[in-house]
Amino acid sequence: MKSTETIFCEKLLQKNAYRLTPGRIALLTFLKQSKKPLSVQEIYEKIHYPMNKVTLYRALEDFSKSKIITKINLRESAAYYEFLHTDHHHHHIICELCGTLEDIEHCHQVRLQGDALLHSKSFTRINSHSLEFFGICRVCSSRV
Amino acid sequence: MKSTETIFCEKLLQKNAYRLTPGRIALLTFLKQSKKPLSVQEIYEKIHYPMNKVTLYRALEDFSKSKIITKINLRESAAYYEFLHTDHHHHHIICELCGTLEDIEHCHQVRLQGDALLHSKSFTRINSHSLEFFGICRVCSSRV
DNA sequence: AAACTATTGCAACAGAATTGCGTTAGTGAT
DNA sequence: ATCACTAACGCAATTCTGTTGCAATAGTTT
Repeated sequence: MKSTETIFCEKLLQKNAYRLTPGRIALLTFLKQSKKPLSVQEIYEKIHYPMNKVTLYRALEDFSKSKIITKINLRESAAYYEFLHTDHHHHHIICELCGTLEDIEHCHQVRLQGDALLHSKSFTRINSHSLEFFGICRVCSSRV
Repeated sequence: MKSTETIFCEKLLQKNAYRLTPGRIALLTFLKQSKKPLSVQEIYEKIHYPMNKVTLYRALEDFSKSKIITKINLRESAAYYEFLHTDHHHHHIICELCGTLEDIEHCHQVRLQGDALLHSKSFTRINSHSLEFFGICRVCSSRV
């Protein structure tokens, strides 16, 4: 029995001209349901449908290019991936001690990018931005 | 004959309890003079004083920890390093087509971080942030 | 000049990501 | 259904980025 999530992801794949393979359906559904960005290693270990790592890398790259998901840099050695909920642009705050990650909603995206473009000399367009905050979470700060 | 830049960098090294080795002096001077962030590979190829890559990595890590320089993520596989001019916090805008990079001055750092902290549920402190914009530069947009 | 130890270079290693290539399996047309 | 086309796959090998152990070298302080 297919979940609503899965059906949604299948449609999304089709809309982007991808084939409905078990792996890609499972991957996208998995990413969509995740509450936080995941590394390839984490996906590889936790996804129910077993996937080869090369396949995983290729699918993730494809999805990123189609802007179904996004790749983020968390000052870590590996990249993280996150499903792109269309109505839900946000940033991240990461604890420098324990790595806890929280979403920061409430991004003045238009203003932020507009401002930057205004101050730029040689750019005509801004398509996206990434903004990450680094600090100390409550748990860690009470452990000092 | 020593340049003013070099003397400045020597003092900076001493202030941070580093030894004045030819490599570290050359590295810091080189980074200070660069107009843009550099990858380890770029430094390795362009620096006049020849340095072993391991030595380079170790020095860069040391300097980052001392906050003499900073490490940035540009959605590339490799990290970039930039001299930290104390009075000059800024962001970057990168062209998605040709890779051209420009600094974006004028960061409302206090407001940006204050705002984020306000919207966070489980963080007590923000120490830093990174903000990069991605778009299309004038040259590339006229080439379409 | 001696002692202390930060810094260096070599070699080996580790982890992340990519590439080539032959095979498998969705998909759209017949 | 069946066929043809090619996206997607899995394996092996490779590249790229960065790290670690260790012995040798060279700043620095006394």
